[in-house]
This record gives sequence, structure tokens and C-alpha cells, in this order.
Amino acid sequence: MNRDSNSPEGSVPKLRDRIREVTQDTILNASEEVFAEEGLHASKMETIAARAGVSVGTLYNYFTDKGTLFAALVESRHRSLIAIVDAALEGAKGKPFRERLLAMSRAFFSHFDVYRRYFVILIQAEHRKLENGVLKSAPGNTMHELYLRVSELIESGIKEGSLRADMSEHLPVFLLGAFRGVLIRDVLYNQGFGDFEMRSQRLVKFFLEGAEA
Amino acid sequence: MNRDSNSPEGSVPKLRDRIREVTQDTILNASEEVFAEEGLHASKMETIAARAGVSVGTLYNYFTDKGTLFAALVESRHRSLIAIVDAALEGAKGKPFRERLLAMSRAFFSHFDVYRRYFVILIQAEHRKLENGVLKSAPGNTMHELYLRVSELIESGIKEGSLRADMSEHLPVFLLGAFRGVLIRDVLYNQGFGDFEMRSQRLVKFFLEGAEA
Amino acid sequence: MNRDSNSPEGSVPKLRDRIREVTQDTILNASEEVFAEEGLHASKMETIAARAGVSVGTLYNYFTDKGTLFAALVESRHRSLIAIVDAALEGAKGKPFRERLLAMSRAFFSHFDVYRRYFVILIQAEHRKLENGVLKSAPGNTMHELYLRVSELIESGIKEGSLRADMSEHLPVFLLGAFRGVLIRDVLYNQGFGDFEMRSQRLVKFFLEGAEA
Amino acid sequence: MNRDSNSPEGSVPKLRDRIREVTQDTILNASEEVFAEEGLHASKMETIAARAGVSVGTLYNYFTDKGTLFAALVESRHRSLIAIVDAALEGAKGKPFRERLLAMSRAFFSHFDVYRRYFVILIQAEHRKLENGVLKSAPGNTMHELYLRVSELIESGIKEGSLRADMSEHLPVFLLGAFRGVLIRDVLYNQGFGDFEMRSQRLVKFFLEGAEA
DNA sequence: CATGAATGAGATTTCATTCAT
DNA sequence: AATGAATGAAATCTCATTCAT
Repeated sequence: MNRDSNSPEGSVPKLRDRIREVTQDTILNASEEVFAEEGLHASKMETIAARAGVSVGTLYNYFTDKGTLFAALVESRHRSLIAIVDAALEGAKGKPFRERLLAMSRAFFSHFDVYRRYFVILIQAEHRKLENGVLKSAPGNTMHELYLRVSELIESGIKEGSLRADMSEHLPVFLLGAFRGVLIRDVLYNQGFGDFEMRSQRLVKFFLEGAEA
Repeated sequence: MNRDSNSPEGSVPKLRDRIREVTQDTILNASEEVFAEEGLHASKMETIAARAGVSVGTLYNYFTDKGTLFAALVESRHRSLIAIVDAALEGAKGKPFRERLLAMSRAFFSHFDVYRRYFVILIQAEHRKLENGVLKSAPGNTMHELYLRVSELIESGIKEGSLRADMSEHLPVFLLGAFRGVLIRDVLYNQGFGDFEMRSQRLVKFFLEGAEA
Repeated sequence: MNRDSNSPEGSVPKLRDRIREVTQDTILNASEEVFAEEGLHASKMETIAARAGVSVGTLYNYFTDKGTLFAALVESRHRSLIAIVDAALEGAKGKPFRERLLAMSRAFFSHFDVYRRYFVILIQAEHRKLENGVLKSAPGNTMHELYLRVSELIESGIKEGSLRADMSEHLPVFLLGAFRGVLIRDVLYNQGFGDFEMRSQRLVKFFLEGAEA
Repeated sequence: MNRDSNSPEGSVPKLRDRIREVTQDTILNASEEVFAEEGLHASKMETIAARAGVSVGTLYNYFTDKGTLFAALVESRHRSLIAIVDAALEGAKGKPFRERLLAMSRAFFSHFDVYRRYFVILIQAEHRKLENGVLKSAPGNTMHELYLRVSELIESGIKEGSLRADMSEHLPVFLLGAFRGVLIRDVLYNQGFGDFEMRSQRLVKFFLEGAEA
């Protein structure tokens, strides 16, 4: 049962894998910071390496090139963000529309601390170039995926009679716009609006009842 | 002794000035297209020159460097966009809140064809770098100026009792978010929503009355 | 005798020629200033034009290119400077060596105000490139022509027994070096040494008698 | 436990450092050659890189820009040249004036092979621009530092009664001029005057006793 | 002729990527 | 694997020269 002599092939790789994973995460996090701060094109590989505490060479050991690193970052953030929203919607399935809307709002706002930087990357339009090129899961797609879910939610709200039917096309745009407005205010102007629960309540109330006195 | 026909010395400078102005405008328009398509950093001076139908050298005869060209473009668009909004608000002064809101919406949507590209530039976050640097009237400021006007409008709506007072802080964010949502949908996904009058009506109705059936 | 119809060819050209000459001189003077201040390569045609109060186009109406302008300037200053020295030597011909040396010193120092800028151009080594290229009368040649005259003067001084014969090779170098030293001190460090007569006396005394107490 | 053989971790950085130093020296030497041949402005980074046997990029890895490279070169040569002169003066301290003067002359002439190119750079006036800008130890300063040492030497010679007191202001200028004359003759016209010992002897003799028969 | 805007070849500078250690 | 210096293609910027007015 001597590990050193009997099972090096089994355990060493596991450690290595864990180290690889940690390093890769470190790099992704560093790149997220830098991409958010400078934009894709203005971000230098050297800056990202420095931020991650590794050398440029190491960056290239993990990602073939800058575009791939960016793609991997986007892919990773996209996946987990969509997963969170989908989980929230799944959890509220069957409940009344107001509840379902509230669940989505909470999903948005409660995880925003983690996705703040990704959101900054999202609202940069640069990536559109890459969409037609290298990237498979382009950043803009995150916004579109969210749009699809918001649309579906609203569609169901209309169907069950909770929402007016006369502006079905515009409502998702207005709702997503309101979400985005809060986030942008938060991100670009460092101006939050209390805790995420209050944000969620306010947004739902506004969306359903409007601003009129 | 008719000046118009007999004093070329007086008009020649005027002609040169006019040509200079035309060239400058041509360059600004070309740069707007390219910056909107590629982003600040990815845009090449050569591309802009080609788009404008001039040589790179000419670009530098008019603008010290790339940053200055970008700054000049932003400055110019910022000015005229804000002027349009202000004129609309001025024209609706004294009218009931709903009218004033409608006026602002129309100002936004009716000129959007002209400002489409500028808007794409605006929603790129790259410029934040420049805000802390060279630019006085940075792109982001346009959005902030609009925010200020929207805030003021809503503040007055609350004062005159047209709007609920319990979410004064959030309403400008929601409203501007809704505007932005429509524009982004239009710009990034080439998906318009009928004419600008309908957009204006819908947005005002939604904002005041909400989406509830 | 109507000038306008009978002798335009005879008189107008003269006036034109005078204007041409004035303009050319203005350009040469401006270029001398700029070349002295910035060096050949760092001097921009635009700067020279501005200094001369003309447009760049005019520069090219008078001189085919930058090299030619530089060559013309050097040629012109070279000619007149050598002429002055030669006149001084001619005027002192037959007089004793000390007188002849004094005459040359005076020639140097008394006209230095006019040739100050040319001297700055001379001590730049850049021109060596051009010597092997475009320029016929390269700047360095001025220094060499002066060297030849100083050599000849000293040779004659040795022949008539006024100077020691044991360092004939070095004496011209030392003497020209002393001249140059005074001029450089003057030009680069703005530090003159009294009037030109005193300079001449001191230099002659030093050269003949040395510095020993 | 012999460090030299058993601690590669300690020596690897040293190796890299040594390589860096060698490369930097190579670049400085190449730039010295090129700057001397072409002048600051006419020298191309590409030429310097080729001469050093590296790529342009490497130049920029070591020096921020062309101006900085030039400044570093001048700084380096300035330091070592002044150090040599100071060492010579220090070594002759306390000896009679003629000995001290001879020591300085030897310092000048014996190391001239190494500083030939730097001297050519020095006598170019281009650098004056940089003096008012970036450079701390501008090229001209080398000449000025030498002037200060020559002045001090002569001052002491006057004090101890070895030199005439009636032209104290001019003597440093004449002496430095004589040095410069020999060097320029050597550099620009490829015309040496025997070995450095003879040059030194001749110059001292001339300076003290003059040229009169 | 004078003008000065336009030109574009050529220089400087940047930075993603490679690779020897 | 990690490192970071070297590379050079590609971008920015400069400025001598041209030419339509």
C-alpha cells in the first residue's frame, strides 16, 4: 500500500490536474479583470499574465492564443450565468407570474457581484467582430439567451392573463432594458440601490404597475 | 463693383475653409462608421482613411492622433445629440408630464437613424480609459447627461403628482434602461419595432401604466 | 516711351529679379536659423517656411529640395567667410608674421556675429553624409579651407624664422583649435570674452608666447 | 555543498542577468557606431538593431524609445570618460603643474581610440535639443565637465605661479580648444599625429612656451 | 508665382507569439 | 511545465514633396 511506489500513476495526475485547474481559474479571473478594465483589444497578454502572477509563456501553455483565452472566459461565464437563471426559473415553475418574475429578478441581482466584470465585458460591442470569426459562444449571445428567457417568461405571463397582450413584442425589451439599466448604473457609476431583494421588489412592482401615481 | 463677382480675394479663403470643413466632416463620418464597426482599438487609421477617401497623412493634418480623432468625433456627436434632446424638452415645457415624456421619447427615437452608429460607440465601454485621461466630454458622459435629463423630468413628474413618489431613485434608471433596450435591440440585432411614433407611444404607456393586464 | 507697352521686358525683369533675390535671401536666413537650432535632419521644411514668412511651396520654387537648400546655404556662407579671411590675409601681405596672424584673428572674430549660426551648423558632423552624396561644397570644407590658410600662414612664419620649426605639423591644429575653442564657448555657452580686438590680441599673445609665467 | 556546483537556483538568475548585460552593451555599442556615423535623427532603429545583431523589438525591450537609447549611451560614455580624467588628475595631485597638465593630456589622448565615436557624437550639436528636454547628462555636458576640470587645473597653475595670471579667463578655452583641435583632426580627417605620448608632450610644450621661435 | 492641403513612403513603436533555458 | 527575452508583422505617426487653385 506504499503510495510512492505503488500508485504514482493514479494519484500524481490528480494533483497535477488540480494544480492545472487552479492555474487555469487564476488566469481566467485575471483575464476577466483586465478585459473588463481595458477591453479586448487594449488588453495585453503581459498585463493579464502579471495580474495572474504567471509568465506570458504560461498563458500560452493553457490557451493557444488571446482569442481562445477570451473565448474560454466568455464560455465559462456564459455557462454559469445561464445555469443560475435557468435554475431560478425551474424552481419557480408552476407559480404565478409575479412569483416567477421575482425569481428571475433575484437570480439576476443576487449574483451580480460575481458577474459584475463579465457584464462590463458584455456591454462592450467589440466582440461582434469575433462572433463572425473565432468565437463560438460569443458574449453577445449571453444577452440574447437572457432575452429568450425573458421573452418566454413574458409570453407565459400573457398566456395566463397576467400581462397585457397589446405590447407583447416590446415588453421583453423594456424588461431586459430595466435590468440592464440597474446593472449599468451599478457597474459604470458605482451606484448601487440597496440590497438585491429591494431591487427585485421594486423592479417587479414597476414592471407590473408602472410609474403613474 | 459687385463684390460677389469682383472680389475673389475675399471668397477664396472662404472656399478653402469650406473645403476644410467638408473634409473634416467626411473624416468624422468615416471614423464614426469604422469606430462603430470595430471599436476604438481595433480601428486602423488606414481603414478610416480609406473609408473617407483620403490618405492617412490627411487624417493627421486634421487630427493630431487617433485619440484626438476619437475625442473630436465623440465631442461632436455628444453636442448635437444633447442639443436635440434639450430642444425637445424646452418645446414641451409647461405641458403635462405625459406630454413631456412623449416629447423626450420622440426626440430619442426620431433621430436615432442619425445616431445609430454613435450609440454603438457609446455602449462600448472602452472609452472609460480615456475618460480618466484625455477626453473632456467622454462618450460615457453622453449617457450620463441623458440620465440627468431623464432624472429631472421624472423629478418634476413626481412633484406635480403625476408619478408615484416611492421609487424616485429607480424610475430614471428603469426609464433610461427601457430606452436603451429598444436602441440596443435595434442596433445590435437589426430588429426595429415599427416607426418611431409607435415606439414613443408604447414606451410612454408602459412606463406610466405598467405591463399588468 | 510708354513703359507698359514698349519696355516691359527690360524693366519688369529687373524688379522681379530683385524680388527674387530678396525672397531667396530671406529663405536662406530662415533656413540658417532653423538648421543651426535643430540640425539638418530635425529641421522641417514647414518650420523654415514659417520662419521665412512664406509657404512651403515657395521654398520649392526657389530650391529643388531640402538638400539643395542646405547646400545653397552652406555654399553662400562658405564663399563669403573665405572671402573675408582671404581679404584680410591679402591686406597684411608683406607685413611681419605677428601682424599677419593678428589680421587673421581680427577677420575671424570681427565677423563672428554674422557667422555665429553658420558656425553652429559647421560643428555639426551630420554633413559628412552629404559630402559623399549631394553636396559639392560641404560644410566641413569651410573648416578645411580655413585649416589650409592657417597652415600656410604658419608655414610662412616658420620660414621667416618667427615660429619654432619643431612642431610645424601641430601648430595649425593648435591655432585653429584655439580659434574654435573661443567660438564654441561663445556659441554654445553664450559666453563671450570682451570685444573682438581684445580676443585677437590675447590669442596672438598666447599663441606666440605660451601660458607660462 | 559547494555553491558553485550545487546551487543552480542561485546562478540561473545570474546567467540571465549576465546575458541581459551583454545584450545591453552590444546594443549600446551598435548605437554608438550608428549615431556617430549618421547623427541622432538620421539613425534608424532598424540600422542599430541590425548592427547589434538583434531585432528592433529587442531594442525596445531594453530602451523605451530612441531618445532613451541615445540618453543611455551618452550617460554611459560620459561617466566612464569623466572617471578616466578624474583618475588621472587624482594620480597627479601634488605634483608640479607641468606634470599635472601632462597627466591630463595623456588621459585624453591615450583613451581616445575608445572614445573616438563618442567624441564624434559630442561634436554634433543636435543634442542641444534634448538638453532642454529629457537628458540629464546631455552630451554637451561632457564637454562642459571637461572644461571645468581644465579650468580648475589652470587656476591651480596660476596660483602656484606656474602660469601667467593676465589671461586666466582665456587659457582654459585655448587649452581645451587645442585638445579638441587634435581630436577633430584625427576623427574627421583621419589624420593622427604620432603616438599619444608625443601628442601629449607637444601640446604641453606648446601650451606653456608658445610657438614663437 | 504663392499657397497650403493632400499624398504616401518611410520611420517609430507595439505586442502577440515563439522558444531556448 | 514555467519562464521571460527575442522576434517581426502590423500598427501609428512624420514629413519631404507635389499640385490644384
